[in-house]
Amino acid sequence: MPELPEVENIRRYLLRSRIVGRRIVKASVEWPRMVKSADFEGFVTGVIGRRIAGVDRHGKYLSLPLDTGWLGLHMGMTGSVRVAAPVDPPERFIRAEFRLDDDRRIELIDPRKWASLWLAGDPSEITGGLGPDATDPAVTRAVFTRTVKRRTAPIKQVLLDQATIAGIGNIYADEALFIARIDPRRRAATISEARLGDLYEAIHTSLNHALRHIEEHPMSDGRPYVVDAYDDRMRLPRREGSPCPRCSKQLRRHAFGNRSSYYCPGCQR
DNA sequence: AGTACGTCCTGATCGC
DNA sequence: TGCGATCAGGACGTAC
Repeated sequence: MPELPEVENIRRYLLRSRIVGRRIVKASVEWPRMVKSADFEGFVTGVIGRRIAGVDRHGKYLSLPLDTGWLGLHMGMTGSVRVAAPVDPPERFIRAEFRLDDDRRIELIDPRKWASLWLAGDPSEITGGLGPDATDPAVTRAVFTRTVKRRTAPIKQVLLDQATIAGIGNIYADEALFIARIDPRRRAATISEARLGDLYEAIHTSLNHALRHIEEHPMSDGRPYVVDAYDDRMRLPRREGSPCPRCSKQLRRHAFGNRSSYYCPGCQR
């Protein structure tokens, strides 16, 4: 579910909700496995009493600097966040909850229980393994091209590799490859610099389009709407056999391990 | 290092 | 309509 644009909108939602400056007075985690940092007890007791000092994002990860330490959040496949007022009834699938000193609650909602939580002494414990964020201005077209050119794996795999560039997931990888007319199975190193330049632009096009779309279509309570892959803002239908919106050939599905890629065999080369 | 696969979970959708 | 199979936007661990 949440890739870079979705997580960035969660970040903006948390800032709008004015959680910065609030203190966590109570914490509960229904599913202990979600806590990835050292010990579970240490997580729960460690976040209590901490004041939230900010909301940062790197790739698909949120890091909340606290007065001491950092609270890390990752949404997994189906995670989302809500800042609930005292009168708001609890949602279904709340897996963790942080009560604030103004009686609101930050709820981590995740049907599939794949979200992750950290309490870290240093942010590198949360995001240390990641490459630069896909929207980092330091990732210029030249840097992108040079980085990708070194890789022999299929380009789709390289885009999904968070240690190379962070924030691109399955949907936006497929979208960008479609826009740039590149076959997801193509080995990265065999793609010309010019076409990698097109891909760089396509990544920014699809991420920026999504960022704006999500911001302009909030849910009624102000949360970022969880856009689904079949939303009409997507250029590429995620269905095998659907006509390509550009050349009307039938789209194909290709499985890389356990992830599906959809692409057009006619205009993606 | 790269690649391939299984694993963690639950819900929605598909095909018969 | 019912029911089992398959699929789902993520990431990590293990084995080759």
